[in-house]
Amino acid sequence: MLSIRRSWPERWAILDCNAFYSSCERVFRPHLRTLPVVVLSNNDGCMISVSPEAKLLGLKLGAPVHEVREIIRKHRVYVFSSNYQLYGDLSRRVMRILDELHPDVLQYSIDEAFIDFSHVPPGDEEKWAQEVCLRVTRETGIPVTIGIGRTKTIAKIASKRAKKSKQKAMYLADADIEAALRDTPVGDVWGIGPGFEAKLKMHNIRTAWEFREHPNTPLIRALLTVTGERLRDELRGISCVEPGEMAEKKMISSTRSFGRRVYDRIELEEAVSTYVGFACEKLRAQNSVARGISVFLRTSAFEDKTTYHRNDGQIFLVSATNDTGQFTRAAIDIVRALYRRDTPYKKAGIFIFEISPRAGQQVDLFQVEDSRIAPLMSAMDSINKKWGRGTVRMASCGTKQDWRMLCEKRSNKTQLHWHDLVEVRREVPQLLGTSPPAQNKRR
DNA sequence: TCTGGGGTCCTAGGACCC
DNA sequence: TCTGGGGTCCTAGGACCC
Repeated sequence: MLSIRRSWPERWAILDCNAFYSSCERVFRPHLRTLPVVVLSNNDGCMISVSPEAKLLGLKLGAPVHEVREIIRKHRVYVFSSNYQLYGDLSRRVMRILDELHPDVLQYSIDEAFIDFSHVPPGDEEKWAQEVCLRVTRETGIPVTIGIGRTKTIAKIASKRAKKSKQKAMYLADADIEAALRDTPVGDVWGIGPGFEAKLKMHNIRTAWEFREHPNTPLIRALLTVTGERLRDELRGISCVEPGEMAEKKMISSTRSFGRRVYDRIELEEAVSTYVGFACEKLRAQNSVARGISVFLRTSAFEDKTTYHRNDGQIFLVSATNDTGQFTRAAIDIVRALYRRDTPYKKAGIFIFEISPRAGQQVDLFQVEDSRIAPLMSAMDSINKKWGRGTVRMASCGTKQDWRMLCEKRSNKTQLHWHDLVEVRREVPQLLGTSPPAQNKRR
């Protein structure tokens, strides 16, 4: 009898780095591997990464760090300011390994990627996933978890459950779905945030299973819009969430809180010019140009609501560009229009929008493009790439910049220099149970 | 005293046009 | 007292994600 070649069911895997930023800090300090570690947001405000050991002490992701100073002191939690250059470097390494292992990898965020697992022989899902985990951890020092399921939403649930039960990989096969979803609060479903969860609870929908089995489509649509309908389909095994392929950004922003109150207009201009520099660099990195820029200034959102002040303005350039100079001039004009004396500004930001590809750019008849700009910008970008962000910048960014945010506990490690690179060979014997290599070679 | 930053998508409602 | 209807486009705001 002829064997019929079956097409295997669609399956998605999500690889997730565990407590990514904390793990990155640990790569350079192996002795922290079993100790509580947290990483703070910009301005050392909130905890944006909490290691499992720190979670056990009651530290929660997103909570303001000043509320938990006592716990941190008492339990000697290691605290780091965020170091995005380091995290970006390690993220690229993780993604590179995935690309080598699998043909269809879609990076979803700095620490996550979806992998099309449809080609994996049925029954081998967890074995394959464990091998991926092992290789990533061995070569980067970052612990990772993989969840697999018929849809991306189910894979996400699998990954959450894997972490909970301290497994490296978990496949939620159709036969296991009901039990798993009954055990999953609806708010734990990817795409159901606190707002949606509250609405669902009002209608007695508490678990992922109750949500999946809910027959009243118009109700789901009324409560959660078309997004909710799609999520319910995903839980039913019907794929409808596209994990965006890291497409070109439609908007690029750069916003920061200041390290202190800022009253001075010139300082605001410096800050905003600096943010424009960051955003234009990103714009050029994705080979785009843009036409719109908006700027906002605001006071602290946590003080008396009656004194809270925010305003913003926008300008459209005559033609799309990625010239930091043009955007900076526009941004400064906006700051001058918005500025109010005696106002304790705490945060400012800029948005660049109406982004389009640089190739196929509309040329303006009346504006002769200065041919020196493009080489200047690319020289600036390569210098800053080599020597660090902001090494070369517009004069309007200022030199003192003492409005800048706080980051007192920034780890200085980056992977820009050979002597900072991680030694990973030492880990090999322990993981694989083989004899140690002859020498510890730096990667 | 101290409370992040950078994105995307969807919808309702207003403006405008014919 | 009565005062069109349908379509499109834009924007603000709300929701979510990491």
